[in-house]
Amino acid sequence: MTEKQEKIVQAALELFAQEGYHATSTSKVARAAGVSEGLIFRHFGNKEGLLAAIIKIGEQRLRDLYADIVLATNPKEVIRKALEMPFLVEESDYEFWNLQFKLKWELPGYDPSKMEPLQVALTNAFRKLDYTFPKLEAEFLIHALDGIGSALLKGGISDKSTLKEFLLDKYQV
Amino acid sequence: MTEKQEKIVQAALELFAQEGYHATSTSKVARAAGVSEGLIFRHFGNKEGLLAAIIKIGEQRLRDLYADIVLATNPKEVIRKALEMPFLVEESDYEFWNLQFKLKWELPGYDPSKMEPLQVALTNAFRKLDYTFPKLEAEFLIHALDGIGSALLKGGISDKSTLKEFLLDKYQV
Amino acid sequence: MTEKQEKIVQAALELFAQEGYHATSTSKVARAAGVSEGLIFRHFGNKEGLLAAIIKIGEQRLRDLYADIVLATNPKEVIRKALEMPFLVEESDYEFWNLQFKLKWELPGYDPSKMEPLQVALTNAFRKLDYTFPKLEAEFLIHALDGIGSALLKGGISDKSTLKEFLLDKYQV
Amino acid sequence: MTEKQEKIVQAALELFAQEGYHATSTSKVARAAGVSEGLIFRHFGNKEGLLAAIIKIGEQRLRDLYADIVLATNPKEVIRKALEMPFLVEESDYEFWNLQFKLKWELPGYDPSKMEPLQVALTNAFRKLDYTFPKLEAEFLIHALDGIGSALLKGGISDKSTLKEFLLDKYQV
DNA sequence: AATGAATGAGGGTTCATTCAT
DNA sequence: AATGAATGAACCCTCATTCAT
Repeated sequence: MTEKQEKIVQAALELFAQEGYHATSTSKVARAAGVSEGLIFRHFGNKEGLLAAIIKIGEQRLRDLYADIVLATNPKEVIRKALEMPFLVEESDYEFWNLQFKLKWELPGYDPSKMEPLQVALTNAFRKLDYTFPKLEAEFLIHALDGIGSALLKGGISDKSTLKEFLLDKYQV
Repeated sequence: MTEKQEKIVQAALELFAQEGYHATSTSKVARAAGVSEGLIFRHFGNKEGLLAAIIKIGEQRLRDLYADIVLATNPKEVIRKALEMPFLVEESDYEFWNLQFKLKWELPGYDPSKMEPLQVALTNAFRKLDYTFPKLEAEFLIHALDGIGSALLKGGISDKSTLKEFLLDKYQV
Repeated sequence: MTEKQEKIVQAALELFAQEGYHATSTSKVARAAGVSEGLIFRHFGNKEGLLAAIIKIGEQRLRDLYADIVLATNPKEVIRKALEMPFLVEESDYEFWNLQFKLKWELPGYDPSKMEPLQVALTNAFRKLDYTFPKLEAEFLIHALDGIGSALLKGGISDKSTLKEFLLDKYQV
Repeated sequence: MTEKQEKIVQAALELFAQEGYHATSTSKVARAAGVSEGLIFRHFGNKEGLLAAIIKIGEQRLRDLYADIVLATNPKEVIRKALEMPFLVEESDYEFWNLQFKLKWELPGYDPSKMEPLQVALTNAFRKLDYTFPKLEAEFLIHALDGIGSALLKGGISDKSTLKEFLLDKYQV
């Protein structure tokens, strides 16, 4: 990626996150990136291509977040890390993740089981800890984490650390 | 609301739900409603006014859903009803709720503590049942339900009834 | 056709004729027609639709020109009228016919045997006059008329009436 | 002309012939020629310069076609060769000539009496053969040949050799 | 000579909105 | 209340052209 390509992606990321994909015009992206509008199309083909590039980045970042969890050996550690995940995201990254959640609703056919590796890891962890329904426990937890992440980004959680501690305690990890 | 007004709202509801607010043009709404485009503006002022009307309906429907929960006296019943709520939504209504979730992300400054009555009711229920941190339990559960509702709408939950039974069992209600 | 629709078609006709279809922008058409650019698309769908409307007019005008020839009973009259046809076109209509010739080359798959009724009429006329190869005579004449029309429009014929008299004399009609 | 220059001209020739000058972008030409877009401008200045180069080639080719006719001594031979000319063009060259006809209509102020040498030769031939109006005969024949060539390129002539024989017979050459 | 990133103007088209009827 | 013609701004995108390398 050249320097200008990076700038375009960065600007698009911010604008798509703030206003949504459809509500953001390519001309606004170009202006924000300090670049001619045509360049967007030279590098990404069309607006959707730019979006695709951004989504790819998002998927990579998600995989990075998971990696640490999935690779843990101790079942309690797996669960603890999963619980901590939403709280580890720095506020400077909220915009980025906000976009990912936005896109999940704005795009048709998005989010096809990206969570699966996490699902598997959590199921195994719950099984090792002799939970009666490890698969369902994992499923529930993932949904809960999704809801928490969502609320975090929308500013619906005032006391983050208290909630986190409560969760770690609740799951005894 | 006159008959044509209803038709407009209904058409907008469907289209906004399917394609998103920004991606839906007023002309498409008019066509789907079998109405002239100008009429939309006569009745709702502008496109945002039409959206506002739809949001209002959504809020009313949400209150209706809550009412049954909030008014319950038995704490276990409160929790049970809360847990059942996402699963009670009929598939024919998915489109409607899909739109509500969509809007939460598409609009700036949306979702201002609509959940509060539910939060209060759940906190009280958990307190009556002697949970150590009733407020946090309520908060967690609400986020979890949000996540479950989200997954339900996106088709990410294959076996609804099993998950529901698991939850009722988990919370012993 | 409303008044503005007429204006659009008229302006497009002139511009397409002068500069060619591809070289004429819809904005130029709109400006020349004294109309907003959007109106073109409301009425004709897209630029090609506008072209189609113009082509339709051209085909009608061509049929009108033929009608007089085809309906003649006397074979000599048929041939005479065919020969006179290119010379009957008024100079104020040159622009219109210029466009028709232009389009024949600019558009793929244009001009599919529009000349057939004329071909039939001329063949019959030559047959009645005992020409040895009436069909080939007709074919040749049509091509010649096409070439003459083309030259007429491009300004390649200085003395129209002399050429016309020569032709009438040559075919003895 | 360097090898790359040739490639550009060749690619432009094909594309201009197939889709027209205005409808062909320089980027498409570059791609088809396997050359960077910038090189076109290095060599030909601008798009019009590329066109000019192509036109020049066309004019040379036309002169070549004429040469054989004009240099003939026997008047019958002149006429015969003129009549044969359109039929001598190989189908593999149709694309090239198609472009020439296209350009005649697409460009303003094109075709300034390129036919003159042929006109002179034919006039002389008809005069030698004691035609009453040799100049008009020549003019008519040239227009007819133009029409025939046009039809040939547009695929409007099914039986070429029959038409040719008919013409040779008609002019008794 | 040759590339390919970069540009700015303009392309066709869609949009939300207004207005006369 | 209801229509549909009409608008002008903005949309995404393509264009011919330039320039540093």
